[in-house]
Amino acid sequence: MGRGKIVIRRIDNSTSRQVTFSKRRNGLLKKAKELAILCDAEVGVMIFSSTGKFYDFSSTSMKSVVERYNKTKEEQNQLGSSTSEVMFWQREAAMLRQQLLNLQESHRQIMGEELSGLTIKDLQSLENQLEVSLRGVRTKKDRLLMDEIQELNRKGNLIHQENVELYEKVNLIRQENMELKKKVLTKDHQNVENRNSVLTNNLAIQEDSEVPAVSLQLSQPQQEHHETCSGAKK
Amino acid sequence: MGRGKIVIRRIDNSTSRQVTFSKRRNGLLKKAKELAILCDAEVGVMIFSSTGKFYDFSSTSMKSVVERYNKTKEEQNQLGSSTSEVMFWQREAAMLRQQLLNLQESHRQIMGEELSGLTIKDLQSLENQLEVSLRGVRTKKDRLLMDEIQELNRKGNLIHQENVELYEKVNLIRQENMELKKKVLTKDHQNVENRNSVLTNNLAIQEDSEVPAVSLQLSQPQQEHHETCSGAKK
DNA sequence: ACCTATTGATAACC
DNA sequence: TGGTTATCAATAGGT
Repeated sequence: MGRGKIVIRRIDNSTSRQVTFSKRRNGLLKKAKELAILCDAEVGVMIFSSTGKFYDFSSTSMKSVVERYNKTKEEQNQLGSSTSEVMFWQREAAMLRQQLLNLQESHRQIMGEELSGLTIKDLQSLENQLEVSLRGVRTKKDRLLMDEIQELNRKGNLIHQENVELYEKVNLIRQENMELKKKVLTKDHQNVENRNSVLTNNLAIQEDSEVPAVSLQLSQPQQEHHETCSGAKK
Repeated sequence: MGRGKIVIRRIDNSTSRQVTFSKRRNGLLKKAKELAILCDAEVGVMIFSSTGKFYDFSSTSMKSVVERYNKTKEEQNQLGSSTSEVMFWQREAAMLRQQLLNLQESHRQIMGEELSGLTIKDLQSLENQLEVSLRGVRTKKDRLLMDEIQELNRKGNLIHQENVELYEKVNLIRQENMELKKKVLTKDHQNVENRNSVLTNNLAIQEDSEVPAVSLQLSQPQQEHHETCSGAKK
């Protein structure tokens, strides 16, 4: 697969040998990866270049591959003569691996991925299961949403209550202020008749215009804070 | 590189996965061999199929490759871990158990069983996944049902055709019979003029009344037989 | 490292 | 599993 055909024989020219090595090495590793993914296989590739550099690929971990390789070689030699503890763990691992494979298969089916081997009856019960699950999930989700709405309402009411109280407090303070202002004016009038207090005037204007704004600003940040809480639960 | 492009993703259909495995495995081993020869490299390839079968290639010997690999790894970290075999299997079992637990949890969630720890967002994506799965399963089921209906129609038509032919045959035989009857009557008349043959008369009556019934009885049991077959496929 | 003509690998089908 | 063929992917040779 190139500009010309080549015979499979050691490439004499060292430069082109190195170039070919680099290209084909990548090709081999890519193919190994593809094989592992496409066919769900455990693959390990180890390559030492003629200059001694090392390259490898493994679908799981090279350690796991090598150990598995050693195990198959062992099995060929000593047919189940190893110590009982090793045997125990080997059996344990084999059992777990089998369980894992079983679960993975049914998981894939539930995810609607691998339905090729199923009959109509299988598909029907799968469909029923999915419907049950879907109902369960939707019920749970709806309940959570309702809870959240209720909680928001509760907090909203609390904040509203707080607002009302604050508004009353503001009214009280404003009245107090106005009385104080009157007294000050009276005093000013008495003591320094030709001067109006600029400071007192400004304060009074500020209070009048800010009272409604305060109640809005108090309720808004509270809601935002609550939403952040629910977001953080993720 | 085939009749169509494919994405590198686990092949769902187990048969084509196995076929692809077989072909690509050979391809990989061939390429490994070529790389070793062309570029004078030491190459080792180990492949475990998803069913656990083992395939390998090594330019020298796998033992040599693994030892060289171990040497390079030792050089990288003098931490000659994994002293005992038992340790390895214990770790293997622990890893598998963890994988199993993870999968079991997500499986339970998908089955709508254990939704307590989930947020609204989690539930939403679970719901979406279930909807996708459900659609997939239903599509597959519908396709199977349609196929079965088509097959039933095909067989029905065949049987109908057979019935028509049988009916024609019955007509032919009936005509033949009637002619024979006539001849017999003529002979009877010639030889024993004063006796009517009761037997021949009965036969003629039976044939006349049964011809339509035969065609009905033939078509009904055939269809039932087919349904029994398809039922056994499940 | 990048570019293509060409070969090689392989997906789909029997 | 093995064979065929249309296509796609890898790569040999060149810049």
